[in-house]
Order: sequence, then structure tokens, then C-alpha cells
Amino acid sequence: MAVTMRDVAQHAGVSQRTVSNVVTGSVPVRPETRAKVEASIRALGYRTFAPARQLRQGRTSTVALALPSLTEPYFAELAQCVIDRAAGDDLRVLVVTTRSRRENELAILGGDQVFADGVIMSSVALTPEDSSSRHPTFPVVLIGDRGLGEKVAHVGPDNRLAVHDAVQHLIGLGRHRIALLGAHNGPALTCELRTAGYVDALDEAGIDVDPALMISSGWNFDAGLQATLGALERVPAVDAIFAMNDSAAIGAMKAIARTGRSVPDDVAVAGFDNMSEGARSTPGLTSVGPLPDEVAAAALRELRAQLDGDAQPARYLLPHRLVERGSTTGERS
Amino acid sequence: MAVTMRDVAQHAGVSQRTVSNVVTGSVPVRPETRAKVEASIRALGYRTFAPARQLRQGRTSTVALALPSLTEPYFAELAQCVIDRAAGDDLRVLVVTTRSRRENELAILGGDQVFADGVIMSSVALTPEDSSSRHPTFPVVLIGDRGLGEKVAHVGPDNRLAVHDAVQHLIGLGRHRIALLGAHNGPALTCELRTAGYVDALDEAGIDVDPALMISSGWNFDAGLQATLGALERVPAVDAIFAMNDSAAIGAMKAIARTGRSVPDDVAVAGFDNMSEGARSTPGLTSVGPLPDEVAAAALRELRAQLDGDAQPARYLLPHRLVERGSTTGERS
DNA sequence: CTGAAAGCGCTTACAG
DNA sequence: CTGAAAGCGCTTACAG
Repeated sequence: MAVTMRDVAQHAGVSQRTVSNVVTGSVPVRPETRAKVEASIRALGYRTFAPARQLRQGRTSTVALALPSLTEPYFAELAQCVIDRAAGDDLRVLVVTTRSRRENELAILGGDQVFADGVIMSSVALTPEDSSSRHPTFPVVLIGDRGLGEKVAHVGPDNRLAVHDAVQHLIGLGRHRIALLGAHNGPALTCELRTAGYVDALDEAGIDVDPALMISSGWNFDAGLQATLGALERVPAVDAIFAMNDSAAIGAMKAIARTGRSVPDDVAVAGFDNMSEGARSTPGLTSVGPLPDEVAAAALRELRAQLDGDAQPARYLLPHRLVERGSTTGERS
Repeated sequence: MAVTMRDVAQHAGVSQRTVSNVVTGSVPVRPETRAKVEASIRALGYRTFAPARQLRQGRTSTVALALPSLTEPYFAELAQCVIDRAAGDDLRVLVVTTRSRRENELAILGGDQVFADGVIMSSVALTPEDSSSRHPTFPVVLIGDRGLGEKVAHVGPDNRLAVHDAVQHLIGLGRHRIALLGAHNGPALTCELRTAGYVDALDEAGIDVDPALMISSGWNFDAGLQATLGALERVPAVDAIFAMNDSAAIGAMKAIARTGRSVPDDVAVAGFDNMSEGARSTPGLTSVGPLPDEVAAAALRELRAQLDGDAQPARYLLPHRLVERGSTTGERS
């Protein structure tokens, strides 16, 4: 750093303390003094060197956000929500991507590469065994399903109940051949819970679970598209699809259209995540889950609690919403 | 910070210097000493407090990336590329979003909120007048079209030539009623340059520019979809669409399909940006422009040059590629 | 390979 | 409202 606060103080003929007061705005400064200092700041091209302030204050006012990838639209939207909310708290967001690799997720929990006061991680690759490993020594909030023990904060939807509600909605529309798109795939625990919710709803309605309707597929647009094309050929009687997430659901809608079928008249479609993209697709996509902004808000709230020294890392389920749109109701919304 | 390097040194019975050597790995340390220190680090739960190191070193090893929004897929992809490349240089990435607002872009150039060694900004709202305002006093690389003067580094495609090449490709396929989707919209200078490229290609081929084919539309999926629906109704003879960017182009393809037309038999479509999404759409989207990863690489290279003290901020055009896919060639790729 | 000491640029009690 | 001074936790010449 070329020009420091001391230089500005000298130039303006005041103490460093006064310059600091002007810069931070924490203490009132006499207007003429302020003007003098501001003139010197401009004249010298002074900028605060953040690390010095951070060292002094003992915190970085930065949160690290670890996500599988920004090219998956759901995570991009979640990141945007976290950035927006963090800005309101005067927090900056360092984005780290893990590519869904367990080793990367573990490295982040290890804290080697954390240059922030805390971490919000959307973890998809941690396994139950990892919960027994050394716990992070700094504030961490996991988004998703608990993959770690009691000592790590965690927020996420009640996957099982949320999927149950969505599938129940499909059944309520008179659909009985409901495929589950994305089975046997995706983050293990999440997949298991969502599958259980699907089975719950069918059981409740007295519908037999048909393994032929559990369609294996990656949880993204392309995989959803391809898997649905295959499924429609193998099991033409399908009258609804519940997709493990919205990206796959949007792929499914495209596949259905491509086979000349109509959504929802021939096949109703619902997804999970409540991505804003679902509101913009044609037809609009029915989806279940908390809104991404609610996930971001909850994660930041929990992280702030830990930064403020709250004793127990909270671990709680976020309420979900079932947003009904044209892909199941047939209405133009 | 609870436990410091000094605590570790005391616990291990060595000097702080030795602990530092172990942590940074910059200097060889005797194996038994190293083991002792590492044991103490684990025992005490020590983590380096980044700001102290950063203050001492005079740099943050962090770059701020300012983008309009992560929910626009092109910027999400660009951000991912920057993060990946930066990690290779041991740089962290702070993501800031501007919502395409000029005041936010100016604030970033003002440096008030920069907690990084430098800034890469994909600027869309700066106006020519802003080039005369005070120049940033820290390393900045702009991505896009030059909106600032000679003193600010800048990398971006040759928009005019790139669009010319793409439209020439459409003409070469025998298309003569080529719509320009996204005219009179988007970032002013970029819009102007791309429009000029479109006109260049038509002029060159002796095709009259028809104002009815200059379709006003936002540069995103939804706007492209809607505007194309309207255009196909108004000007049914359209046999090709060049969209100002890939998102709008993908929207256009959807609109074309919805009207029962086929891409490219009835209407060929090409876009701009070379988003990876274009490779995955059906049909694949022909697109022009530098690859996002090339943009990221160039921006980081230029930023690094400035951080390393290169005298002149470089300002150069990135080579573009015309990637031909099914949306114009009709082939299944 | 290791120690003792200085200092990076801020903020903040402590005085006035 | 402003000064003089201490100190945040590291890294790095300077010695040995």
C-alpha cells in the first residue's frame, strides 16, 4: 500500500485518529475538519487497506460460501440470494466451488483455506463417517441434509415431508402412475429422504410402488431430459413425474413436449427447489421446497448467531412451500 | 482469534518464527520440529488469521469479481471460470453483484467497497462520460466494451467483427430475411457495435437492412422468447435470427418451436457468448464470441500484470470463435 | 535450521 | 471533538 492513513493525517494536519474517524464515520467530526481530511484523502488517493482494519477488529466481515458449482442454476440463484442478504449485514461473500467432491468439502471444514469468519456450505458429498471426524474450529453452517453430527449447524428442508406433499398434490389431481425422476442418484441422503417421501405419499393413497417408475437420472436438465425420453418409451402410461429437483423437472417437461405429449394434460410435472426459473418456464413449474432466499436467510442468520457467540449450533428444518403452477394445474401461471 | 501463533510456539517450545515456517512451508523445517509444531497446532486448534498475514504481506490475494447478476447464466458461467482460474493462482474470489446499475459500477471503481487487491468487472452500465471521471487508484480490469478511457484495462471481444462473422455464416446458408433479436436494448455500446456488425454483413452481401427485422428485446431467455413470438407473427417470412446473446437465442428457439416451425429448417438461429448451455440445447446453438473461459483467463492475466506492477493497463480484443451447431447447420451436434 | 525483534496499517481505550 | 500511544497476529530481514 502506497499511501496510508498516517500520510493523510500529516497532509491534513490532523491526527491519525481523526482520519480514522472520518473514514469510518463512527464518531462525529467537525465539518471543516472532515472536509480537510476528505480533501487530503482525494489528493493522495488514499484507500483503506482492509487487512489492517480486519486484524485490528479481529474479524474479516467476510463469509465463505462453498457450493458444488455456479453453473448449476439452483446454486447460482442461491449464491445470489446469499450475496444480497449478506450485503445487508455488511458482509462480503467469498465464493468457493467444490465440484461436489468430498475431499474438497472436507478441506473446507478443515479450515486450511478459509479466509473468512465463517463458512456456509451446501454440502452434497459428505458421508455419515465424516461426522465423526474432527469438527471445524470455526463457525460453519451446512445447507442441505445433515451429514455431520450434532455439533455442526445445519439448515435444510424436511425433504421427506416436502416430497410427500408434492406427490400428494399429484395424486389429488387424479394421477396414479407417478414416476420419480432422479432415483438412485444425487446426494445419497437427500435422495433417500426424497424417495421416502414419494413412497409415503403413494402408501398413504394405497398406490403400489412400481420400481419401473423409479427412474434413475442425474439431477440436472440434461439428465432429466434424457432419462424422461427413455422412461416415456419404456413406460408410456406415466401420467405424472415428480423430479428430484427443478432442473431435472424442466428437462422432463422438454422431453415430454418432444414426444408430442402435453404438460400437464398427458403428464403432470412437479419438481423440488422452488427455483425462480420454474416461474418463468412454460408452463410454469409446480415445485416444492423452501424458497432459495429463505434458505439463504436462514443460513446467514444461523452463521451470525455463531459469530455472535451463541453456544449451540442450531440444526433445524426450514418450512417448505408447495407452489402450484401450470405444469400440474394446467393454468396459465 | 482465540489461539495465536505465539500460543502454538509456547506450547511446542519453539519460536514463533518456527511455527510460521511450518505453517507456510516456505522454509524447510527439521522433521521432528515440524511434527512437534503440528501436534501443538492440532492440540490447540490453531488456524492462521488471514488478515494478519495479509497486512504483513501487503496484499489480500483476493480479487473482487463484479457482475450484473449470478442468475443470468452467462455471468454464472463466467464467474465459475474466474473462480477456477483464480484458484490456480492461489487467489480467492469475492463476488459482488451490481444489478446492472451504473451507480453500483461507479461505487466499485470508486474503491469504497473493495476488499481485494484488484477488481474484475463486467461492466454494462458505464457511460462514455464516466471515462472522464476519476480513475480508480487500484488495479481494475473491465470485461466487455470500453466504457472508460485509455487508463483502465479492458478485455473484450471485437463485437462488430464477431457479429459480422456470425451473420455472414447465416447468409452463407442462403438466409436473407435475418432478424436481429435484441436491437435497441442491452448495454448501449455493446448493442451499437453488434448492430453495426449485423449491418456490415448484410451490406457486404447486398441485402437491404429492414427495420422490421430489428427486433427490440431484452437480452435474456424470457424476453427473447416473447419478442420472437411477436416477430414471427408480424414478419412470418423470417428465415434466420441472430440474437444479441445466447440466452435470448435459446428463448428464440423455444418460441420458434412453439409456433410449430423447425430450427433450422424454417428459421436458423445463432447467438453470442459461446455459453456452454448452447452446446447442450436441442438443437445445439450456433454461437459466436470468445469462450467464457478465455474471457476469464484474459481478465485474470491482465489483472495479474497490473498487480505485478506493469506500467500500462492493456486494452485488447479477444479473438472470437464461430461455433457452428445444429441451430444453423441442421446437424445433430 | 532457529531466535529475538521490528513493523505491516489500522482502531481504540485513555486522556484531554 | 481531537491527540499520542498501544497493540491486533502475522512475516521477515538480521543474526547466529
